[in-house]
Amino acid sequence: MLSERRLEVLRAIVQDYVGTEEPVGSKALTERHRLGVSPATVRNDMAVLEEEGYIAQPHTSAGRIPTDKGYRLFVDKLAGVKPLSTPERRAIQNFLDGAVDLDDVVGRTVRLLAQLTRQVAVVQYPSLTRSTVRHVELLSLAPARLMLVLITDTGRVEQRMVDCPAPFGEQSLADLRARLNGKVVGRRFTDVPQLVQDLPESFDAEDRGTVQTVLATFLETLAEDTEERLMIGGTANLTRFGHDFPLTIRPVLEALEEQVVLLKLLGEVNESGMTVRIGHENAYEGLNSTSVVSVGYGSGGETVAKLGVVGPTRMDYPGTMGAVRAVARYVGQILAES
Amino acid sequence: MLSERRLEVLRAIVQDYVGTEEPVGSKALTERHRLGVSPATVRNDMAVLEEEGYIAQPHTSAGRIPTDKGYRLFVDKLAGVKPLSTPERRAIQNFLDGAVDLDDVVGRTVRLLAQLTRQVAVVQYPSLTRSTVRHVELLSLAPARLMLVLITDTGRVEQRMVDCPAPFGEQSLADLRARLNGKVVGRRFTDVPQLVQDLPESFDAEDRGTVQTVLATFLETLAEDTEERLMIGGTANLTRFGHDFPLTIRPVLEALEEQVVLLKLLGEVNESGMTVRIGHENAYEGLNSTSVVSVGYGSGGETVAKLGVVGPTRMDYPGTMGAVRAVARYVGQILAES
DNA sequence: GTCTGGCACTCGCTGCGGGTGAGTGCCAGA
DNA sequence: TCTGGCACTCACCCGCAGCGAGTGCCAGAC
Repeated sequence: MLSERRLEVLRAIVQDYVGTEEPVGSKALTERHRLGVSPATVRNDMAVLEEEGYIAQPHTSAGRIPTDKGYRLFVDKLAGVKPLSTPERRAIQNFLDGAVDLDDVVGRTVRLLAQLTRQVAVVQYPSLTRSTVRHVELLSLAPARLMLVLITDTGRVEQRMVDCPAPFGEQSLADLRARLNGKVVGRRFTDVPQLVQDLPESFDAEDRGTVQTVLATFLETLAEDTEERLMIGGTANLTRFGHDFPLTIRPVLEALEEQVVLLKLLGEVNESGMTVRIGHENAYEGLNSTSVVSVGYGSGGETVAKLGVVGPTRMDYPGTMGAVRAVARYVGQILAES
Repeated sequence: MLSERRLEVLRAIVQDYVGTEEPVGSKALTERHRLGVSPATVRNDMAVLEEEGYIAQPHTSAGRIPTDKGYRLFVDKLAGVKPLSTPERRAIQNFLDGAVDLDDVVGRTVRLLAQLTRQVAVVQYPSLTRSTVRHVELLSLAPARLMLVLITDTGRVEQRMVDCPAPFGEQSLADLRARLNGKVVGRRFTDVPQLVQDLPESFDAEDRGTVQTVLATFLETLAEDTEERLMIGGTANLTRFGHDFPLTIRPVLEALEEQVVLLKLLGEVNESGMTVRIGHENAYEGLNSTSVVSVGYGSGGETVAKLGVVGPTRMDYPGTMGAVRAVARYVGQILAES
């Protein structure tokens, strides 16, 4: 176990390095922080910290920089979450309150988060798995062609074409629409399959095939669309990354275009509380020199989706975590209201 | 007017510079191209080309690089559009044929274009102005709350909430739905306003307010949604930009996040044929060191939206133009089929 | 007139060498 | 256990010379 002062030294190193982007030496440390000891002592502490793997030197005679392990300790033990200032909070709320629909909420959130943290922001659309059905609409486009529109309580709308095995009358269509809605409106996606199970039986033989086709498409939409969508923003902030540019930034840009990677990234987030993945803790190789701060959001205690930011491991963790948490909270509120 | 050979020299310079990214000198030129003249002659030609502003030297004793004006001449007079190879065409078609809905078409297009050109791709969603109404659906969510769903012939679906001034019965709703659809289905957006003008008059006084509110929202949706959406991809290709990285790339990333800027960019595209904007020809300052190749696409001779790529001015114009044109053509086909 | 070969010149790039300074490790003493 | 001192390392910053690709100009050939 590291002594109190050594932890303090680590904290100072992290803070200075995050601020200056340059390896920090013992002398500079004692000058900028009131550690109450001499540079020589700090040097000894640094030697220990290096031995334990919390810091490293780029070259033999240079200052130290924190390792992933060092940041981990910093985040876990040394840093709190820095709450936002009141004006900042107010600004968030005002900005998000202006949103007109779900796309707009997500779009505003992503811009807000990117701006506050000066990093790349990733926001997941509210997941459908926890959602309930608000309405299902069926339209006849041609005698044997229907359009199915699903509307969820989170304001999302999904549509699918359905090619029917046989022509389907207006009357049957209205009938199916009414019965289907009667069964599923207000119910959770996960409960829907068993609720509609015996619906085809109550139709005439000639329509039964079509009803089954429609139901199949409907269930497929529910299932497929659990595949969540994302919005990202603030990629211009990647330019603040570091000196050795193209090499670091390229895999990050590639990762950001791979929705699958990002979803997996967010998917690993704890249900409760914030998750910080530092450097090599990220499963995806391209993100090995980045940290990801993410958190779930939702209304009324339930997590409906996640959001977060991606930035260099050398980031202001307390500030970033504060911004991420605050934004998640307000987005949850907005969703609850609408 | 420049002599034939001088044009040939310019073409050679552009081709070499695009290939090597390095200023090209007279000797290297004569070695790589069969110009039939000596380096000294080429030097004289280069002096003239420089005088006229088609090429420039970065330093006094270095090779020449094309200027924006030089690229312009190259594109206008010297370069054709390089058609894609048959396997490439087949690959495009196969890839796009797998799309299941509009989002998927646009998503695949953007990825395809980015991959083919190795540049940043921008694809605009099919515009609503040229679209026709396929169906309008009205749902009752609460006694005085409706949801309006608009479905277009391009497969787009838009929804809006409508808060009614007074409760609206199921019968009236069905009535409105039927009459509204009767009037607008198959019609162009631009024609809709006058078609529904006198609709409220045919309703009872008590419902008239609601009908007017619904129509207002409907027209608003048509108008607002002409505001087009975009999808971009291939941003990782920005890393191939050049040596002086962060400075060049940052404004480009910023521009790419500004939908407004991009829309304006594409908006300037000629109705017919391909547009190439080189360097400073781009109105937006951040894109001064990029070129934009864009073209409209659509089905049956009508342009419903635009797509293009953004890359360094030093790009392979014939190849890029070929890819952009080919992709636009196939997307048009896909849209026409569905 | 036009093209060519020759020649002197420019100037960015590379590599070498020394000086500087921040930073380190170690050690003896408080 | 902390501190001050000391020798050492090594990245970084010049300044300098040599190299070479490239240029402009000019006299002569076709």
